[in-house]
Amino acid sequence: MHQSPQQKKSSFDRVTLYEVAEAAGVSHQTVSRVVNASPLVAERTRARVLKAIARMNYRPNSVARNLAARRSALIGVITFAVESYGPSHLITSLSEAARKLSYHIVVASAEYPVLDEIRRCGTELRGHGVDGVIVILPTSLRLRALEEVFGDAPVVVLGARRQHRYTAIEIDHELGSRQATEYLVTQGHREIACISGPLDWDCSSLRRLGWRRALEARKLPLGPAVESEWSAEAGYAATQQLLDSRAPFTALVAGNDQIALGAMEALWENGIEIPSQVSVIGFDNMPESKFFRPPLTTVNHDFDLLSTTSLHLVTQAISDPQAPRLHHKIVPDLIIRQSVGPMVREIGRGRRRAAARRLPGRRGKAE
Amino acid sequence: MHQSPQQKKSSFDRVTLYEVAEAAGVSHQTVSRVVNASPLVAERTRARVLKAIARMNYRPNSVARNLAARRSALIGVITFAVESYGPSHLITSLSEAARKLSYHIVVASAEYPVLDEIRRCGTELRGHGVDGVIVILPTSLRLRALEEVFGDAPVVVLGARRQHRYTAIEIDHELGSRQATEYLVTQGHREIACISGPLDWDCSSLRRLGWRRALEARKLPLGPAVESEWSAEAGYAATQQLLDSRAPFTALVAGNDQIALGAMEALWENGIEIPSQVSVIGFDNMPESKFFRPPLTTVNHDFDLLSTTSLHLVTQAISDPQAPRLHHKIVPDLIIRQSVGPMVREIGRGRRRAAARRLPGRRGKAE
DNA sequence: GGGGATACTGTTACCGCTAACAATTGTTAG
DNA sequence: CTAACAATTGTTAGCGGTAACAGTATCCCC
Repeated sequence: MHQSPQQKKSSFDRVTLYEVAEAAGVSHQTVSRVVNASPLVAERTRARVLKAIARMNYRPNSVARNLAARRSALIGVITFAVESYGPSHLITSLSEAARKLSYHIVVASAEYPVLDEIRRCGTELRGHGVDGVIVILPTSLRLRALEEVFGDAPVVVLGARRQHRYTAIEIDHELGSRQATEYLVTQGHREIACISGPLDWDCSSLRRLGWRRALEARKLPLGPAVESEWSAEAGYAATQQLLDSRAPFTALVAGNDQIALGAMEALWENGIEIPSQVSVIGFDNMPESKFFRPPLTTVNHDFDLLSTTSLHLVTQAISDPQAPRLHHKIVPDLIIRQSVGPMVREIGRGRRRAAARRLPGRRGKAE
Repeated sequence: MHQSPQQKKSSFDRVTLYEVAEAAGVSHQTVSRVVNASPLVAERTRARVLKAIARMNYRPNSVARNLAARRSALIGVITFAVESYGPSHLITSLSEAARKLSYHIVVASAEYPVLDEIRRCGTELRGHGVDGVIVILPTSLRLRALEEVFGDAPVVVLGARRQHRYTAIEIDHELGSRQATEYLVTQGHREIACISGPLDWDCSSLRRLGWRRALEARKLPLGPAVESEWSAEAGYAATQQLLDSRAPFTALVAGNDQIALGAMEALWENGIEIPSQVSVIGFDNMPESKFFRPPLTTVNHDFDLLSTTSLHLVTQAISDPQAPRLHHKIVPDLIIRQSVGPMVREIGRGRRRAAARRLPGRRGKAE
């Protein structure tokens, strides 16, 4: 047995239903019933067919099946900036969740969420006959593009800011950011800077909003704020820019963990200690951030919950297109580690200690 | 214009070739020709058909097309441990490369490269009618499973240790590791530890081999070696274990950057400074490692080259199944950063300085 | 003006499967 | 014994395309 794999047929010149049917001495439909576990087959027949299937190493051709049954067992995922931790982790998580529901994932991705790209992704996925689509949508601006491409198809939008025609799941970024900022405030910080991710991403602008609201609620002045790309590299540059601006701050809310990592490096290089001089908080809780120096305090998102939920919702929308389109919200939580410390000195930054006082860096009133 | 998207047909109840044909007053085949850019259509007819296509928002159903044409424009990717940086980055990179060749990627993944899982992945992909498969194979042990599942299909194996029936691309992990180790030696290190990834992964065992060979070539004793999972978490634990064993070392080759990150944290926590007391080298050059403290010296792999090459090879194998199956090797390079320093003290570790001398930690002879 | 390219366009048969319905056999009740 | 009904199994017609082949004009040339 298992003598020469060479003479075994390539799995790509497939055995068909008909050949199996002939071998088993039944009609092709009976084979189809066996394959699809229909109860309408006599036990003896089923056994005979199964034996033939095994012997001939038959595998159903899902392309043909999809065509006939008008389903593909494929779920499309549209995503952007796959390089950053959030999206890429989400994809693997979705892929895993899909497997459990015996679906597969086809990814269409683009660098930036611009209209044309969304259209392209949608068309591509449509072309593959996906049964439903999950859109990881970083911005609410492109909903029209979605509707144009997907119409009434089963679509779940992940990260959409507010309710609209598709089922949506949203992480409450603003809340997460507010919690993070408030935590800094309870640690005594009064000058809290913010390095956002790209502000045309909803999560970024919401996180910045949370930061602002938290400070306003405490009647604290807004610290300096800059925008950055999602990478550590960009976070480093943004922090440098922040330092160069000489605006004072003793704490920093970064757009994600990667930006936070870059920020910390920039701080260290400028002789600023973390957390004794500046505290840092990130977003995403990537597995590595626990091992940063110091371990990063960060806002955790339950990606697995997010992906299982969204998959459940698409499959549900697929099987019942009439189901109401709900809006779900996922609440993040703060993981406290050592990158945040109490504010001990009034102005926490080493080499700029003197300069800071003189700068017109404050806004609002600290009552 | 663009009044109510509601009344627009869902893109999922598709317009067919026949409806377009009728609308344009031609046969379905003519429409097919237009869609496939056949030169055998008169300019006027083509224009008329194109107008109908645009008006009706027709999109070809690729499932039907795939069935008829026996191709799917889908390439399957089998991969393992998607959580670690290498595989996950490779997937996004492949996905991008595929897009440029107007292919799409379907991923089938499993936690560990065991026989059953490989079989399952293969069957799943076959089921989706992929035209070819890229297997990111961390171990050579399962080639039989591949042959059983894929037969003579167009398969490219990425990371296979040596030539076999399929086209293979290999990163020369051993060379990379040797270079890394030799670099440590040139920096004066004599006691070089190794934290491998899981040793049933080829890349791990090859990296350990490279480390060993480099030391043997210099007639240096092998430092302590332990095995670890791919995560920072595991790297941390492994390093702790290494320290507990009290075997002396002044440098450390880690299985990947994440392990290195965990290792560095463990070292710091034990009061060991990097690089002045222990130097650390990682593998993969993930974008973050430049911002570790200290920035990590690491072995870089050109993932983009890897993915474009492998995609080229599959598509080539698809179009010409008779093409010879070659074996390609990709050479990594060492990125030098600050986590490695010259060995300054004979025994470089703080709290164990005295103990180390007395320990029977050496093997081999230092001639 | 007829024969034969040339340039299009249409017809017919699949691809491998599912869905709907028809046919067959066995069982039961009247 | 036979109608009525289950329980199985078979038949036929697509799904939406492509491929191969078969027309039908049109044009050119002798």
